[in-house]
Amino acid sequence: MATIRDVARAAGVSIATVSRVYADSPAVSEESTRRVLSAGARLDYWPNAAARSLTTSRTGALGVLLPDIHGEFFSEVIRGIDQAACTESFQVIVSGSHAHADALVSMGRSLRGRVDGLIVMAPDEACTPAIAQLARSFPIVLLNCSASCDSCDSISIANFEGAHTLVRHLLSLGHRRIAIILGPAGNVDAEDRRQGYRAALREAGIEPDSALEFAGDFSESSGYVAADALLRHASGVDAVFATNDCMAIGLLSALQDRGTHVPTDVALAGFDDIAVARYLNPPLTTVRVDAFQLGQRAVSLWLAHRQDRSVERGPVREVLPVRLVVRGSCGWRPSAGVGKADSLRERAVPARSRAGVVPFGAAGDQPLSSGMPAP
Amino acid sequence: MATIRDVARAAGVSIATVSRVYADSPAVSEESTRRVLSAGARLDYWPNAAARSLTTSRTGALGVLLPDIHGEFFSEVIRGIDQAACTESFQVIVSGSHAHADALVSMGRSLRGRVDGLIVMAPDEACTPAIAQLARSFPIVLLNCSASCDSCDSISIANFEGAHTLVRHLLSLGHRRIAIILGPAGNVDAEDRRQGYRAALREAGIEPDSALEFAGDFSESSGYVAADALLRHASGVDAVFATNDCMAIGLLSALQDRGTHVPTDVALAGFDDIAVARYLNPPLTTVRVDAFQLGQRAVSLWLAHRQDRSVERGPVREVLPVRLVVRGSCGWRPSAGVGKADSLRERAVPARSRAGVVPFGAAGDQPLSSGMPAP
DNA sequence: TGGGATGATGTAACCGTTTTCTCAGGCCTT
DNA sequence: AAGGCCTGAGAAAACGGTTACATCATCCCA
Repeated sequence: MATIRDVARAAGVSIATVSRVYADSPAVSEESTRRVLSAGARLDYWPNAAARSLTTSRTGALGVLLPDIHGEFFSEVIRGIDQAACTESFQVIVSGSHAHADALVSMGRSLRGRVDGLIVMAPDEACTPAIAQLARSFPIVLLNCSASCDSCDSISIANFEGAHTLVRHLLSLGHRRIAIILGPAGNVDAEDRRQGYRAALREAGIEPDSALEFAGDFSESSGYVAADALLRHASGVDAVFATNDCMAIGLLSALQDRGTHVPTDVALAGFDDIAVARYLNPPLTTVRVDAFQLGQRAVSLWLAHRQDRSVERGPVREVLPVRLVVRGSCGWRPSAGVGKADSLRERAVPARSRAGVVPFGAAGDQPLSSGMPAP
Repeated sequence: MATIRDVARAAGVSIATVSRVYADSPAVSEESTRRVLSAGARLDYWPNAAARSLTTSRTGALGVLLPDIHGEFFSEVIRGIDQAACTESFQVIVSGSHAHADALVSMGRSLRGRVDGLIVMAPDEACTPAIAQLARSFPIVLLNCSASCDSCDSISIANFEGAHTLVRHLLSLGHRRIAIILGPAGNVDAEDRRQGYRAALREAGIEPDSALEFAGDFSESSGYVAADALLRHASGVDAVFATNDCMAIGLLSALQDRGTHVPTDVALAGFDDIAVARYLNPPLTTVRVDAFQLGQRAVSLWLAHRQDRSVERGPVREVLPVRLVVRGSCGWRPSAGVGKADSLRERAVPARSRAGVVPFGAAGDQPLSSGMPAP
């Protein structure tokens, strides 16, 4: 592999000149530039990234630490990050499966000199100290983290508002005894959604009943299992809010296995709006989270952060709005008569589906929060 | 940030000793090791990756170049790669959206000194020269590429066999006039699937009819659009093979919009077995591709390649087996009476679903190819 | 007791860049 | 014509590690 010296020799200039040409520095004559580029092309030369970042102490790369890159939610987050990073000529180093704090710290460590900063997603509260540790070495943006470190910007999902709006919608349809399938203990998303659920009930004059709160862990099978407890303990349940779509799917299957019909016997709603949701039978009412945008915004935040690192200011905390997506599983029906073809068209033409997902300008069509940085 | 010199000073040793301790070199006394590690911990030191890779000319990172990281297929590939790389202590640098050859080359360039090698996925034939160019700088494993470069190992999907088996299955159900929705022009997966389709027809004594081959581009909307042409041009079609699941979904929606019932009016099958497939109504018969394993195997191949780089040998070409997944959309029904609960349980319990996907030991349950390296 | 083997450690060159000086030469000003 | 100022280019010092080689005890055995 050709080095800067080979090119300098071939072009009859010094290495400094070659360096300047490849760094787009000014003050290189046209003649020199031409000769350097031609020699470089001939030798298939390109500056070595490691050497470059050693002197500049910039790497042009961004690390992404995720708990587990399973499922489409993460894939969309990564896509958003990659897209945003790419337009700023940043490379993305992804690493999944950082369930526990130790892995987080050791990963951050081995990224020293390899990235300029980190986007960290660790929804488990137990990771808070690990994140504080990492923040001493890197500028970090927290993605959907429980931790709120003073030196980190963060972006998260409007979990509370989403759950709150969803439950209010269920209430508006006349449901009173509304159960919830919880997420994993210690997961901040899950907890916020529960709080939104409770708040909506209280506002409707209903005291939350812990007997209606069933365990779950965001997996499809935990939703399936919850059905038994649900049917056994609380026969009078009108509606169920599964705190994510996977569990809603498991629950739906279990209910159908047991001859319970959705939505006539019991209404069902989820959270996330994964791709499958609209294809279920009945299609699932849920809350849409724009994972792609979440990733994009995280990068924007990070770029902004590093720009004005000198400027003294508190951490920026951004909340990504979500929106209610009303479909058949909660028993809602349009008052005006609408043909079957319309609802099917939503599924068929991607370009139109975004607008069509919330049918007929239903109440949930507005963003739930502004998406602006909060103090 | 502390450097090796800071630690050496604090521990009262030379930088060589510190280096040796962090590189797990032998021949460092216990006493020195203890003092170095303690000083290192106190100063929060960790070797700088850029500096290290500059001297060793190893980076401990693996680049992954993908055409577009949209959808769950890619997310699974990345997960497989990350998982396999992680167990070998390799970092993964992902980059998506390399639709055209130029982007591929310039990306590879900027990865100089940043990765030890590349896993490249570029199903478009036009990228072949770009790949050859990259292969001069890096050890590369090709993922599902049309290009077959002499110095690259490659792994791909058994597209031909999958399509062949699927179409044979359709034939065995009595379908004779079987249409196909093609993929994008120049896409090697799409082309191989078409060849498998044609071969199966010929073996059954049916001459492939180009009037039954409809354009498509792997997108849901192109499947939707294909329905019109299909219904107009070829009223006597028994069955349709959409060369991926997305198009099958679009097609299914369009057919339902037009009052055509699947599978009674026309049978339908896809390819890929994306997560949505089993939740469609009717559930989609398709060919399962294990994207996770595809990613894992690519890394294994790459690791093996770099181990015996000195050894002279031809390129390894591995083909990942696929398998037929029979569901309701092609009109197949079990001869024995089976209750509804069974088919629903497949959907509900993930742990069982793998075994349950091919119901009742149907013909397609065996792998279609051995997965061993071919000469 | 001397000398070679052994084992722990230190010295210094090197990896491939960037960047700060320094310098030469040409041009403008006075 | 002399001095000051630009402009382009080169020399050399980092950057933070690794590692070949040198050094120096120590120990063992002849």
